[in-house]
Amino acid sequence: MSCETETAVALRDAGQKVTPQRMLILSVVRHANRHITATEILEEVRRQFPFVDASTVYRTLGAAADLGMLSGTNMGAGDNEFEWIGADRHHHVICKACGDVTSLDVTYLDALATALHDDLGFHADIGHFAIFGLCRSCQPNG
Amino acid sequence: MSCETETAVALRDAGQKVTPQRMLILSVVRHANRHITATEILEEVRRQFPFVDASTVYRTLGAAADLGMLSGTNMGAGDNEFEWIGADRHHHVICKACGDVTSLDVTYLDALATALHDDLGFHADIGHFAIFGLCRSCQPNG
DNA sequence: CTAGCTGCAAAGCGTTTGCACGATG
DNA sequence: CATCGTGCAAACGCTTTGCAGCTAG
Repeated sequence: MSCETETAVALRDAGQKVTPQRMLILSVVRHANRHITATEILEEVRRQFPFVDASTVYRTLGAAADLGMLSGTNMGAGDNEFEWIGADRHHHVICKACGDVTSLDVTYLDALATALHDDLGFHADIGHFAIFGLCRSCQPNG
Repeated sequence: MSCETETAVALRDAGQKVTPQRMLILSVVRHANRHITATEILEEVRRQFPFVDASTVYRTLGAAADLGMLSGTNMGAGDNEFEWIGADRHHHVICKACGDVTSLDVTYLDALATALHDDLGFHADIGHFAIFGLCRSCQPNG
């Protein structure tokens, strides 16, 4: 089953209609393989179909997030960021000085999630996390 | 030395002027003892001095953040959130279903910070963190 | 007195909403 | 054929900026 078919089926199963716009929007997020802002999605979508409206993108992203097909975060910038759910979950370590982004394996946060669950009964939604700080090269002393 | 004097001195030291507006704005953040949004700050400030402008609040918050007097985050809502630096650092656990916010001791993330430092040489800026998920009461099965 | 902070007003940006048309199922 | 998604346009909320006047140092 191709990516596109999977997406279509997921929409159908959720009782939503499959439209070219939605397929395109979701395809962009899916194949970005990284966090991508709503604005970036809009630009990419318009590169292929210039008539697609921003409201359609936002509505589709919202709907897909509700369905759990993708997740939205806010990494500190103005825009909301979205990412396809599936495959390898990971986190991001972002240097505030040079802007370098490093991927971080989920295992780093597994212990935290477990502790939260055991202590508070809280089910942490650790789909992806953004951790800010200073990378090795940007630290004052080394 | 009172809170206000400390704040005034910090401003002076940074070569900035001490104005009633700034003192009030910073006082609001300081005594909130929690994350507080720019909009909340504006409302609180205006409760005392209705003529204070939003731009003054934003400019002051930006300047104070640059000075390291307070820190800004984005917890996922639209507004930026600010918090006085000092006192007890903590994190927030936020239920996506009921919106309940629980404070979390820093120790929960100490291990993570240590691992990041040892493995990547990355100095994580874990001033305060927002973790989203489902609280005990809002989970499907219990 | 001079630098820079303030209020005002307007613009900017991302996002949301109302509406009538058009496509999907 | 009925529903729901779409484009359009306008509105919205938060934030930023230009400007003239005022205030702190």
